[in-house]
Amino acid sequence: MEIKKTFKDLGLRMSKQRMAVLEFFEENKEGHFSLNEIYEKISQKNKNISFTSIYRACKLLEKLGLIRHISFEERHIHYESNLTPHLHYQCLICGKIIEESPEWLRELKKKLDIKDFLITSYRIQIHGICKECQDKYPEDIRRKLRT
Amino acid sequence: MEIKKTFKDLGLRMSKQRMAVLEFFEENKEGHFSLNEIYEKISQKNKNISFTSIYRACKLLEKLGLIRHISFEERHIHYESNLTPHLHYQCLICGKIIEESPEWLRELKKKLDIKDFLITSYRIQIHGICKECQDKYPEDIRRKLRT
DNA sequence: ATTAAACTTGAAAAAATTTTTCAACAAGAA
DNA sequence: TTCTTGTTGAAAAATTTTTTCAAGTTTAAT
Repeated sequence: MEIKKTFKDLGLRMSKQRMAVLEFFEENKEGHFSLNEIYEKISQKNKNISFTSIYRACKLLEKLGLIRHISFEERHIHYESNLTPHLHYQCLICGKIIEESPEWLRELKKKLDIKDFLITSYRIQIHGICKECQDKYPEDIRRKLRT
Repeated sequence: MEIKKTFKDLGLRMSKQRMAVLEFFEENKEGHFSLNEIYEKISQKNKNISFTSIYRACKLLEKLGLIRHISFEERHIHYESNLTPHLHYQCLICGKIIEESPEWLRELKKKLDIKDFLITSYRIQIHGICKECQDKYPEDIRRKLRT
């Protein structure tokens, strides 16, 4: 298992708390979760893990390039697995998120390469207005804008 | 001025506070700023504007597609002007940000288009490890990882 | 299996950031 | 100018993020 070697090389220890967070992202490759959501979901299975440990494990796993964080309209951080690059389209009005994984995304990584930088993850977020919100009457949009 | 028409159509008013924030981003097309930074910089010029107004103006301008928010290693939100698409490379270890604007970025927008979604902005963030941090001894990296 | 050294955890407090409230004010239309 | 309605500011509230430090674990060596 490659992760264990990385931990060892860096003098880090594989505690059961970190393991739980790693497993969580292995089981949840698709979604993106706030720290609280991760905490709650892990707590349902394994009671012996604190919010603080989740917080720290996520920060660590991000630095190791295993997960990445992302921020949507709600201002708190979400984390997601770093395995499947995809696009996030988010509507600025209603907040809805549409995910896409087009073919050309695979070629993009080569283009992103620059000298002297070791890429561990990348993400593309697109903002705009979804069909439903485009169709809304100005009054509805106006109300949303003020919130 | 097109923005004024948008405001009018939506029943929004062009207050001097909103104007100040708009001007701020016109004068600062390049950087990305936390709400506090925006507040402090605007306050230096124009004393009659509260943090709350900056907060609300930024949320509004983002929904109108004029600015966009972005979150780096520090977890609070930064805003940046929506005029010049560019890439952000951030080192996961030291936090340093490298910005690039390669030629091919212009063609990307067409590829991003999907049905029924009106794009107002997009951004690409790349994470990894910079040259300097790659060269560091494990001890230094280890220390950073624990922070 | 023990032990020592170093790393990690958990609970709580602290810090920082974001959001709401509501009375007073201001912009824009008539 | 006046009226209607949108906006502001200050403070409080809510939420989220981060630190602290004593106690507990992990790992490697004995």
